[in-house]
Amino acid sequence: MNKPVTIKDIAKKFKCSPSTVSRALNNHPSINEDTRRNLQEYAQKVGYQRNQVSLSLLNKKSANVGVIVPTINNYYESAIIEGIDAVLQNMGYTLNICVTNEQYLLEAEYVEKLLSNRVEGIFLSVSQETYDSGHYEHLEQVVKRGLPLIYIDREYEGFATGSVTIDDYDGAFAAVEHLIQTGRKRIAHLRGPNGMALAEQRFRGYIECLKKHNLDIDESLIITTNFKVESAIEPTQSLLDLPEAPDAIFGVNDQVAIGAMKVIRSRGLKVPENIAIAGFDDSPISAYIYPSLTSVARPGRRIGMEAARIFEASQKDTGETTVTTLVLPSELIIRESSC
Amino acid sequence: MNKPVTIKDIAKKFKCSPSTVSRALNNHPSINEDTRRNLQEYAQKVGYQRNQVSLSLLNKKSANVGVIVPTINNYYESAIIEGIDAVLQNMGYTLNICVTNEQYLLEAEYVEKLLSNRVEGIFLSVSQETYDSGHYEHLEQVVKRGLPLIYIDREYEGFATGSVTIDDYDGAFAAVEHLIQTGRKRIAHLRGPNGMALAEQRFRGYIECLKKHNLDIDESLIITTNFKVESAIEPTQSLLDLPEAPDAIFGVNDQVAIGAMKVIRSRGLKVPENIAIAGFDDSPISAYIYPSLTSVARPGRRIGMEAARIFEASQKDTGETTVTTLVLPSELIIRESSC
DNA sequence: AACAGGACTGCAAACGTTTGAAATTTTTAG
DNA sequence: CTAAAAATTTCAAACGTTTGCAGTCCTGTT
Repeated sequence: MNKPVTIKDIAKKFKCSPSTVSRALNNHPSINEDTRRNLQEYAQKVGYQRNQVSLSLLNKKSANVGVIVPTINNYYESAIIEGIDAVLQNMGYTLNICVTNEQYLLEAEYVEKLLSNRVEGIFLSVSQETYDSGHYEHLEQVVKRGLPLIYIDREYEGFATGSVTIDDYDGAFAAVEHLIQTGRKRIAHLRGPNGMALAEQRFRGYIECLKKHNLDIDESLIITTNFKVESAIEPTQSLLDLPEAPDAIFGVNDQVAIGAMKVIRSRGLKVPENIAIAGFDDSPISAYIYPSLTSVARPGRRIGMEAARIFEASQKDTGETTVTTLVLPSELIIRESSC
Repeated sequence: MNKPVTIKDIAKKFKCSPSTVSRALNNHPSINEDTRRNLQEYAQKVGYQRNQVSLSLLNKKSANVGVIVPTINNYYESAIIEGIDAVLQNMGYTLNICVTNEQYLLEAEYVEKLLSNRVEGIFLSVSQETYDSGHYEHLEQVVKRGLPLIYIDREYEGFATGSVTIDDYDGAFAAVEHLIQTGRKRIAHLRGPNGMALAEQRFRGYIECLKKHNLDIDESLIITTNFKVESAIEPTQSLLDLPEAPDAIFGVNDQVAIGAMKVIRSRGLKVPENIAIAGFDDSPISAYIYPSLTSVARPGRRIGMEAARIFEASQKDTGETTVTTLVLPSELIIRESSC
């Protein structure tokens, strides 16, 4: 209920002008020592708090940045956010978080809202539906405003000030190559949804690695899942029912790999003796399940930090618009499930 | 670089006053049909975007709420945030996320910043250091401003408009009772840091349950950890080295329980045959590790949603300041590690 | 005594929008 | 054709802060 104290209130109390109060509180040199002390003490006493909103209006700077992600309740995404925060927090920026749930409409709405809030930059992980829809006008707007638009993890080739991703292709390639090097010959892939960039790249990594090692590509060993544990159950069962079952499974992520592992073990088969497993994400789970899961690690926190640094840089060099594209290496973490 | 188009710009172009433009864009009834259509079309064409900052200044409403949490990169916390977002997003609010890393100083700073940003409410999970320091002036400020302050998960008895927590005592009690009912008699507790509310309550639940069932409280079976997997390693080893080892271990959270499980298995002992294990959090891990982990589930998403609803309610009834305190039930999920 | 200079303070405009009241234009009725 | 009514538009203030410029007052110098 208490209206916040304003500079004007203080000025009235002291029978001086708002300018004087403002300068006093900002330690402007041309203010009398006594005046300044008195005003500062009084402001302190009544709990004066500078109104950032009016300042934002005046300076056309809000000290806010937008972060738009498909989901937040997930180790990898939240690590990215934490990384962004770690860098930007001591530069005084506040993070405006928007969760799209993979919906294009929400993504577009959020961009509007953030622009309307006059954020100074937008970090975006493109939602699946946006890829599907092919609509990118909302992103074009951001760039037209001259605002930094930085893709985190899920990028789009256009409108960017920068992007920080990892090489999904490489990561998948490494995982599959590892399975081959440990002697597996019939390697199945529980892949992600069609059309999704990340899923396609991992799929490509899988395919190319098989080709490189002159292994047959058997369509019956490639089944689509939706990243969730349950979506791996049925596919894995059909894999095991094949006349010639696979001797290894590469899951598009850890959840799927874990789902596969569950089915395998429930059939009395052993991991990795009968079938080796590898996943993707190195989620905290993977080190602790039994057998522990070989997985490709994605440096979420670092992605966030690097993205924030690109933003930081974009604030400095006014003028040039350089596009910084960073592809961070993924790292294959070898554990029990593939040895 | 492109300066955003303002209402004034449009007014100049159309040789009319800003008022007219404003009303046209807001579909004010007293605007001529043609004028309105023309203005709206033009605004659309040049990509006019209402400046929310100036509106905030005018209305003293920012459509922002602050969310202050100790950490975000964690299943439970991010579920809470997701819950808040789910409710507030279609009311048009933007979440300003602040991560304190359990530091009192950051927490206080963030409160200042959010107040300065004129958020309309603050959701807070109190940081550990703040409990330790005993400083709550920053929270007092929030309430003095007449802003809703809603505790999520970690509360403090004071200054609140509301709080949504779970009953840690109850959850711990239920877990320990379950262990007792399955025949265990020497139940160890890997507890959390001293002084931390959540840790203390779980500890109390453990103690009281033992008392209720007339079991001895053996100080040597109670060891402090810091929630991390590694912090459970050494304590578990010393538990196993006791002349009379425990037949069950209740971990303050899943991480600790998993750490304990690792040590036990590495010694060739079996879970749950030799030693039963129970954790707390029902993190996504717990269902998938082997053996799967008995754990107390905390409804993170629901906490967030309920908190958001309390905020929503506080916006409606102007006047009365009722304090809504909600304690959500935790739920014991029984899995293999304790059967 | 006059004046330069320094020390301090106030004025007014600006940021972009909304809104009650006043002013203008158009329409209607007599 | 005029006056009143209706329709439409403009004025001006407000939100809280900063800042270049102008103003005031005092001190010291010649």
